[in-house]
Amino acid sequence: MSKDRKIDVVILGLLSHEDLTGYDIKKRIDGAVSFFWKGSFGSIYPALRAMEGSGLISSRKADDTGNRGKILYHITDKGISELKSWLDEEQVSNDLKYETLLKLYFGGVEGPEITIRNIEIFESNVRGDLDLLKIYKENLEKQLDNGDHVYYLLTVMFGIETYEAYLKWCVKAKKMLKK
Amino acid sequence: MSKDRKIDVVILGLLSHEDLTGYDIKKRIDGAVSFFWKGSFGSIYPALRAMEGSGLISSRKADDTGNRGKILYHITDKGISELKSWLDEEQVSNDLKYETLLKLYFGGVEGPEITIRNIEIFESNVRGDLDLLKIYKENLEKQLDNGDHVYYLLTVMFGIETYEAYLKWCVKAKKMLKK
DNA sequence: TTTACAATATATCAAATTGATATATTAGAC
DNA sequence: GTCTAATATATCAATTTGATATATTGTAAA
Repeated sequence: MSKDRKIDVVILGLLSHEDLTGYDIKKRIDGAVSFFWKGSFGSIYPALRAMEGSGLISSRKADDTGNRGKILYHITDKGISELKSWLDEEQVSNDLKYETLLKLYFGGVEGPEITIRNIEIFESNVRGDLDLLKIYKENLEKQLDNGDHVYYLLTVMFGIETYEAYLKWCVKAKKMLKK
Repeated sequence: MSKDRKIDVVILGLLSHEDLTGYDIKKRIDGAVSFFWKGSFGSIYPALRAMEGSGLISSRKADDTGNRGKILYHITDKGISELKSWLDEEQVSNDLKYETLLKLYFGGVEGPEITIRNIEIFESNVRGDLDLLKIYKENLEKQLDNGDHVYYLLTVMFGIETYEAYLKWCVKAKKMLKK
């Protein structure tokens, strides 16, 4: 049982590239990763302590620091195998909660005007995110010599493909509701 | 402070169409709704009690029942206004967690073979879901006289559009990883 | 007819997660 | 030299999940 804590593999994955503090991990998750995963301090810090306890990661005080209690985490061999065995598992759960679609599904309670407005809010958010994704894509394509960047690029391409599908749907949906 | 409990609006939305038991609500969520929202008994039953306490819904014992403790819930006027004010709110949070993309992002730890296999697992799941969505779509199009069905249809069309984008991406992604 | 199984129905719990808040340090701007 | 934003760790109540427990009801087969 127990391997319910998904944040563990996010942390292990990030630490497999470089040593990081809890704060660094949060920043990484809030960056490009945020398009397909999220995580809060309230889950990160307890997970770091637990994983150090079970030997998946180790910690040291950052030496560039004065009085600050900055703690750098490092993945252990045990952590690497844990990460690999998660990658090898066939079972995945993609957990999607679209509040936008929930509002759409119950749109009949208010009627088409409010629903159209809600679609337009979604559309405008998607446009903004899509611009961001395209910038990420350009930057990644410039430095494909780094072996990991193909994988990063593929997640960005996934985002672009789906966000463009969202926009196509927005046009159709508004059209349907207007007649 | 409160109103963090998103399950409330799901329940209110479902009850705005018909009276339901907690078990019925779970079944509805596990049906067509599951493509964009999820909910467990552990959140539904406590929410029902809380919302009855705050007057958003009322309950009665089902009269078709013998000894069984079947409880039917009904939305109140207060519940309807609560639902409408949520629909009116501009703020939405679409919370997407794709374990598939997480595995992809960290794919460099294992290499292209495992990653391609993981994409293929995703692809096959998506194909299955897409078939289901297309059946939903056909059924809904046959009975568009029901005013709510346009909204249901739009969520299904959203699913179809995005799932087809997923499949397009799968092809591209596998091609990129194979060379 | 009865027996057995699947579906119906409510309820609860530990563990995970969120989102907010608290506290303190440090780097850089002005 | 002072002030502010960013860095950094930590904790908490509330929410949610996923699992499990318990009991009833409908129905298919024996």
